[in-house]
Amino acid sequence: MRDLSSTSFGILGLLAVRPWSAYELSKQVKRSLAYYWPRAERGIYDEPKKLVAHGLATATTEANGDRTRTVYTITRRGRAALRHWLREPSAPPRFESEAILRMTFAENGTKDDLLAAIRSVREHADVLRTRAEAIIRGYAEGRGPFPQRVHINALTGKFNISYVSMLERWAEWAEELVMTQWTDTRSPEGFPGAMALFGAMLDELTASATDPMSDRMDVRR
Amino acid sequence: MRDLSSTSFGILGLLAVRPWSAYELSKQVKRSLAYYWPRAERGIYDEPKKLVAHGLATATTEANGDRTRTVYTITRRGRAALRHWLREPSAPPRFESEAILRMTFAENGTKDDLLAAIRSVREHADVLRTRAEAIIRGYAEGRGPFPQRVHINALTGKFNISYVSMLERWAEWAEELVMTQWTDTRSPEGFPGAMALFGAMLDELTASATDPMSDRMDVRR
DNA sequence: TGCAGGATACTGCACTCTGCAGTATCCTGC
DNA sequence: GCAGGATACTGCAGAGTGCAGTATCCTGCA
Repeated sequence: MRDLSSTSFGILGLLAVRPWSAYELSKQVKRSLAYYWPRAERGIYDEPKKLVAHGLATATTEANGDRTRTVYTITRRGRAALRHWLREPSAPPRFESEAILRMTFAENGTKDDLLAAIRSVREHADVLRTRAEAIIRGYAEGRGPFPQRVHINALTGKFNISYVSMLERWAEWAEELVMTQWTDTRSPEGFPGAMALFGAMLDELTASATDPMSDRMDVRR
Repeated sequence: MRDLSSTSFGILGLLAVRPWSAYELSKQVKRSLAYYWPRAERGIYDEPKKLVAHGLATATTEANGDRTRTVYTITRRGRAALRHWLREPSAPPRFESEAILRMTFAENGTKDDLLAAIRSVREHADVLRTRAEAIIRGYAEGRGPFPQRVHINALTGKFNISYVSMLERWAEWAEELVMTQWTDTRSPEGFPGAMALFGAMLDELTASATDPMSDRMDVRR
């Protein structure tokens, strides 16, 4: 049982919603879980097999002409294992961005290199926003798949928007700042406003820590 | 040269700032890069060796009693390779959170399981906030290490705050919502406000897309 | 009727990275 | 004199990725 990963339980969670084939699972992971649990298609194909080996799912092979497809269904033991997993503590969140890594070493490159890195963050966020918007629009108009899960999707949907908006806002801010105020990447003289910014950030940090209202997340912004 | 990863170039970027030992590098990665390029200590020890093998760094072994430490220094070829890497396109950002994955399958568990997952996100964000605050305070008060990099650190520092604040705000919002409005995890009847939330999210999305001012990132707030 | 192109349905392989355990020395304070 | 934390690493099993490769099925169009 110890060779089941969080990814395995993610797949098990999808199987708790309905039966899926591995191909469908890989698409569904990309469509919905990818915002906070991104996994390559390749890995998804191995997971249901592990679940079957542990008795948490069963596989049924359907003939479709010369081609077969294997559909996986959760078992009673699978539901129990999922319930148990939900009680366990979670590893901390993790974010990675090659573009921001490159930005960190911008002093070794040109202003254009830096702007390209910042823009790539925004472009990626825009793609995610478009996808999220389509799904949220569907639910808002009552056309969402899995209407029985709408209460949970409201929480994850809100997270997805928060995440994407954060990336967009930061990237817009950084792009404009670099475009209008930076003359040189090499030294702080190329951007004289830097120290003032640290002061403002500190104010921001202490303000949100002491004044709870400034930090509230409204439904509308 | 193709067996150098982005992590290798991240280490090379640090070596462009000053020489470090592998131990120091692993601490520095945790202290500063971890917000957007988290890597296990284990891996950091292998990277400078690869850089030396490619002629991008040199190693000097210092005796310190019975124990030796190896200090790595960037070479001219190393600086050229870093410059070249900065011009390359970046992989998209990536976020993962086991807690939010668990939240996605909350229908299979209790309200307490769900609240624990949401709280763990906030607790992690609080730890990150405290660390970021110390570093930002240092720079704001002119005590930061690497004052020659203050202009770049303003950009990364602002990102770190945005990221941490996003996690905190979302987690606070979700925690309060679940605590005060959810009665049951199993079905949408346990949270009647779900559909209204989707409507609000859609408004939010279209508002920020059409009204550029609502999306600006102020220095304060 | 034929054929292109996209969707479906996977597998093999090399490689990166992680987490854990293990080894050992140095230094500071009590 | 000794505990405990910091310094300084290495080995290994396993998770996950990215790419290439192999096929079949289905739809639209010429």
